[in-house]
Amino acid sequence: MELDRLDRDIIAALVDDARQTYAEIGHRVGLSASAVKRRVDRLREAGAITGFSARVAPQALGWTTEAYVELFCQGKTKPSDIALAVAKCPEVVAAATITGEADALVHIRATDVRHVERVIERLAAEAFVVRTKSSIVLSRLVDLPPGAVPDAPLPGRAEAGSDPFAGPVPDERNRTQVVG
Amino acid sequence: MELDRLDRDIIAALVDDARQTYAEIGHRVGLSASAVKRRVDRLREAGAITGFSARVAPQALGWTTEAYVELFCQGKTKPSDIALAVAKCPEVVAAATITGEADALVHIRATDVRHVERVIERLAAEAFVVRTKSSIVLSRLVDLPPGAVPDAPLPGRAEAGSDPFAGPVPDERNRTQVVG
DNA sequence: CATGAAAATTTAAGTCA
DNA sequence: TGACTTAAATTTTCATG
Repeated sequence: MELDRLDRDIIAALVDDARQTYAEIGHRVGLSASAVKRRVDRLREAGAITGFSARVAPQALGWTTEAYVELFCQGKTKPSDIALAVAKCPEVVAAATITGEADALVHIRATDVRHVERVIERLAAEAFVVRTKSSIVLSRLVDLPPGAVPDAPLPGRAEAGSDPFAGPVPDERNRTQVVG
Repeated sequence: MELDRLDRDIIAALVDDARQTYAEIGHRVGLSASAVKRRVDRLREAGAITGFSARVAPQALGWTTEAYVELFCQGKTKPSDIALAVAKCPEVVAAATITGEADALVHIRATDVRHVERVIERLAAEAFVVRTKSSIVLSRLVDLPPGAVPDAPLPGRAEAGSDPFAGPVPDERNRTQVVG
């Protein structure tokens, strides 16, 4: 599906505040309310917008602690196995298979560190999990709603102006390590 | 602030679908539309609900690649320094200081791996960053909106029934490693 | 004190040119 | 796409247990 600037602006407006009226969004992007509604309907049908959610302060609900758990799995473990396992855990808010030493990274929310420990135990109890390595979050610095991007990326655009070198500067190259 | 079951049910309903009408939510939780609105207003004022967002499929916007970047910083680096640095990067969707070897974990979204590399370079260019270690996401298994929890946790509740041992079973203990 | 039912106002949804 | 029309929702006010 092809998204023009208007679509992107509408999405940005809705990510910012999903309860704005169509008229307000229209004023912001330069369209009538009916046109905005049509585009939103189309964006939903196309799957670009998947729904609308309340943003919640996890602390207010008692989820004061979060952690990232790396899973090291047996050689023949399938991503779908991991998906099934983590989906059973209500404390898991995000999970992905990744490159590097670990096979998967799991983001969990819990009430306290004791609770974190129980969740790790539960994950480690899966047959395919060889070991786990966890980091507890000390302070959350950034937490954007998925899709909240300041400006939509146009792959061709790059950062030609601010980033004149196509490749990394050799001297700086060895300061970073991409595992995988 | 004190949240009762009704508040928690209302929040769950709004996380599930923020565009439900107050009447629908009321039917779901057993309250009138006016009562629901009052509670929602109160929850927003109290900061439990921080806003409403459209859920977006990042792929639809061209963000097809994501990665996790660990930052290893100089000894006296303050969390606020890291926060300022990552906030400058529009590709950063989440960041936190963590326990373990790395000082911070940064979650980024990009258009492709080439773009990921440029972002890592930009992060690594910060004076306080000694080195970075990155993992690229192969497949996203779980991605819940913040606050989407099946049932609100009551710290006392625990999992006494399904988890009879207060402490970890020694035999399983060494299968997990909590760093920090 | 929070609730439910009323009213008045605004918004959404659908139809037309 | 924008303007118009109808239906529905939000918002406010008020009375009740």
